[in-house]
Amino acid sequence: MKQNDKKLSRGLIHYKPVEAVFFNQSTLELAKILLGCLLVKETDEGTASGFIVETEAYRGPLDRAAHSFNNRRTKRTEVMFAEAGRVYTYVMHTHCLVNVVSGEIDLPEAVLIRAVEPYEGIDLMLKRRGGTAMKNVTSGPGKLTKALGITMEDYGRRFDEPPIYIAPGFTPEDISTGPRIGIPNSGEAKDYPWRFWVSGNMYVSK
DNA sequence: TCACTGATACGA
DNA sequence: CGTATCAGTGAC
Repeated sequence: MKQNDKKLSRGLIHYKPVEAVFFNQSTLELAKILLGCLLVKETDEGTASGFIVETEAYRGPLDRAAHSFNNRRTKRTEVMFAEAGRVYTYVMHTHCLVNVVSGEIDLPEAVLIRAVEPYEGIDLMLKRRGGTAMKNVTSGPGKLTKALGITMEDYGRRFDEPPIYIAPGFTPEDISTGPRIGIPNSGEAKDYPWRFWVSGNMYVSK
């Protein structure tokens, strides 16, 4: 197997899913602690994974930018009302985006995974992304789902068991925070510093 | 910079 | 039915 990428060196050899209790913390804490964790997806084509380097917190009832604002409950947002650790996928235009459900049952909050640093299955990810430049393979919420093979079939699954799960990864040296992206019509909510990323990481979305 | 894509939800 | 949304791409 060719190791054609220098960013493979995180010193991580074995990994397994986190325990379910990992998800039992506030949405803002979870959004930060997820940075550096490994997001793994297993499919018939093989396993692909990447370190999470950018997240955004969405806090249902009090967040105008969230799909679940004011407890809006539809077929799409239903899983956000479930227990933390569920997979919330939805389709935006032609792209599928993936979130980690957080918060207590009936508190519809979630963490959007915006970017990952490719780790395992890089050839597979490049193939799925049509041979785009390495630095663009997973540097955006729609890009990483395509690269990892995450689809609406993952909706409602749990992030603590295959075929899709979170595993411990590396500890970021420094974390940056700032306003979220792509939510211009959300009143005050657009200014909340609920976007988190690994400082200086080249795979953070532009 | 801009337009096209075209799932889903919501309001008219 | 028209419009907006937690984008990405490719043509200018």
